[in-house]
Amino acid sequence: MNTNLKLSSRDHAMLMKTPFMSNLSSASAARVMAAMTVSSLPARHLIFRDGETASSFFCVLGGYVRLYRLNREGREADLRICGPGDTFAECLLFGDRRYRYHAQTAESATVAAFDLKAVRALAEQERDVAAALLTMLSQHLLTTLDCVANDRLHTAPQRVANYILAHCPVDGGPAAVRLPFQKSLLAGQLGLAPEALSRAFSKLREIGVTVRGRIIQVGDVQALRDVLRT
Amino acid sequence: MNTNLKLSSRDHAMLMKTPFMSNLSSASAARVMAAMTVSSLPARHLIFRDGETASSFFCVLGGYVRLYRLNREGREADLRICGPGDTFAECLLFGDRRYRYHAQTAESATVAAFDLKAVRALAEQERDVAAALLTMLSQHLLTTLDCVANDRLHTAPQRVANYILAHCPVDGGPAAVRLPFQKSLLAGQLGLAPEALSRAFSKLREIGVTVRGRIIQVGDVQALRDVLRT
DNA sequence: CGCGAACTTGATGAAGATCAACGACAGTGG
DNA sequence: CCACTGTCGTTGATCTTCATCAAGTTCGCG
Repeated sequence: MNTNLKLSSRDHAMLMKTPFMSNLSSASAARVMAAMTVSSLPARHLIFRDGETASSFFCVLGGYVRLYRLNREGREADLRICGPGDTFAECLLFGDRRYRYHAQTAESATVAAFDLKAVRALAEQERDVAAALLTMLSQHLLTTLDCVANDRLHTAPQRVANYILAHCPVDGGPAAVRLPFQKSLLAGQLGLAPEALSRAFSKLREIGVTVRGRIIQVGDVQALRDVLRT
Repeated sequence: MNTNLKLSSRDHAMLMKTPFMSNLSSASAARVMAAMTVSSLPARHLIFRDGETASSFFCVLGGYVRLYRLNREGREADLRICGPGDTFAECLLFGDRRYRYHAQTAESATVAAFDLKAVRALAEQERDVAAALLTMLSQHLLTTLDCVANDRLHTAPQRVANYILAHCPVDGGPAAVRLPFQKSLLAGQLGLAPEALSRAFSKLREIGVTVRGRIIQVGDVQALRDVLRT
């Protein structure tokens, strides 16, 4: 682990684009950053464990972080994949004192850690900090509800179609999406085993979706949308 | 629908026990209540629809409300069952302007509706309102994450065991739990079809769980806990 | 007592997890 | 430049779990 007090300009730019930081006044932003450290972590690095006492919440500046929980048998289930700009464990600012899942870098990643106590104190003082947190938590809650709904009402090909559509720039006709990470990560994010994701892609081939490596080519976006109606 | 400007003392007491209201100063509480109306709704009453423009968020004072989303084919999936004290659609205070799911009373229910704009304005002024909302959203987010984890890691009997344990006063030995609502509602909350819930209960009978009506008798709570290890 | 809704039980099918084998590919070291 | 190796992804076979459909049965209530 490599902790820098001095941010790279790239990391600094990413930090400022974060939903959390971008809505703060410059004064508040400075105070938040004083309670923050940035780390460069190798791939597969465990950031914290389920049940550990929490001291920080986090924001991803680069790379991807996997949040997951374990079965008693040791089977893992992903709860969320966090990419650049995403915040995690922020629900611990108010309420619980323990992490509720494991967090591990998927690939090498850059992560900002914010001291919980300091930011909590700041949120109680500064309206804009509280407002930024409220917006973030609301957004996060909606995303998580979408996840539950997706799990409960969609089949594997539908979940994949959903994902592609959400990451597709175009409304109709042909399009292409580049996966930002390995397929096994995507499988976890969608609540599927890697094999199931693979089979879902094969099924979508019938309606003009071709996959080579991380590139997904879609012949007709409207056809994908129709998959959700089946 | 029956809207009262005057609260029954029973409803008033419940309102004050709400996680949202109970953390407010009396001044803030009064201002929040000025932006609130309370309704008594019959069973199966649709409170709002998925996609409707949102004007209020809600707090259940009595009875149960079901939040669910529809498939394109019309199949329903429950996202959450809200009981007395639970708040819903509060994530719309910041961010989206549209409801993201349907809300329907399960049985006859009493529900408080808070004007979104008014409470948003209040949250920007009053620290204690913002703090109460932050606590509520954090808690709600954790619960929803638990739901995802439960869906992804546990089988039907394990989900039921989990539910019983969470509602069981005792740590070991025999215990009893009374379901606060119909089994079909519990099935939805656990992401199961009613038949699957029924079968899960039969399977738990092997380890000393007996069900009669809404009463669940547990022979040995520790045995239930062991189900989660299987 | 009788009616309807809720619940249970059985039979069947679909979806996806798991296990195993194989192919593609990148990086490594000769 | 080429085998060697390990990771990732695909494909096939099988098994588990659960949804669905179809009867029954029980329960609550007028």
